[in-house]
Amino acid sequence: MPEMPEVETVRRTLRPLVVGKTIDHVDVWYDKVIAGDPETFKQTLRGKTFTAVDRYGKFLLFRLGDLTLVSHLRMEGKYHLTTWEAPVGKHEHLQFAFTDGSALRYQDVRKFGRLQLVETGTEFQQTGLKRLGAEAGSPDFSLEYFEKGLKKKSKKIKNLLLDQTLVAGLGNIYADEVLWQSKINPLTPADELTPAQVKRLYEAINKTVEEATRLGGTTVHSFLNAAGEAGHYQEKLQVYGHAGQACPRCGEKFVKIKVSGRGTTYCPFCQKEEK
DNA sequence: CACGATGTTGGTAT
DNA sequence: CATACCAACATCGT
Repeated sequence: MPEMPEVETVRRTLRPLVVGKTIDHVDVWYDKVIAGDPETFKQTLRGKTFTAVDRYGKFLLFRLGDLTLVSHLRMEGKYHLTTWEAPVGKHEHLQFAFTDGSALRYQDVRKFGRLQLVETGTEFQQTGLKRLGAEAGSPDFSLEYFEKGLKKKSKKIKNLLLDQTLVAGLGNIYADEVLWQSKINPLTPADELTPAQVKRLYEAINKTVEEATRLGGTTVHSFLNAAGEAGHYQEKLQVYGHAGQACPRCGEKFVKIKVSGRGTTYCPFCQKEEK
């Protein structure tokens, strides 16, 4: 489940593998991974060279000069470098075959991930990128911005953290972690958080994203970076995946509930409703 | 064997 | 507009 620290880790490991490489051709083995017409996608990319790999929130942005390839890994999308002729695995859906004989492949067990080709400069209008809020840990994500945004929303804080509109980058794992760290009940309406809670949550978000990125992300199911390596933040998780175990802070047992359909683990003692 | 849970975004409904 | 809900999928556990 690549959240922002995982996607950033992918970006860092991917960049040296693809920047400077020229596409000879693209093979698509599962059309639906392409948003738009797969034939156009293949034709347009022929002869193009990867110039950079950027990221915003959980979106990867492969730059090819005037073109930008927007890629979202969703649940289980992965990239790795191989060769044109390597046997095509069951879950490999596409490859960029480079002129030097190597190939970048996209693999996705769940087939939820998507790739979309857009003109560079339009990516923040045309794709899911346009609704994204400030990135966790970025200069745009100031305490003031966060406070003001929370005041305008009545939805449950857990849902708001997940919907990417106020703060981009958190998924289900980090959302549960930061709410536990800041002692906030996941069901609390965003506009009812106290100033002290807001400050704790803000600091927890920045600290967690920074540390998780530094440790190469979290591998709980299957996350691997573009070099095939697992992350290490799973060793730091205090809440996610710990339902039924004792809260390290107070000893109460963590419980797991559904919040708008999403599994949510929290401590019923430390994270009581209201302040 | 059938069914529910998993998790992210986007489309649709209210 | 804001919020809620479900679909898109494959795999695993009950």
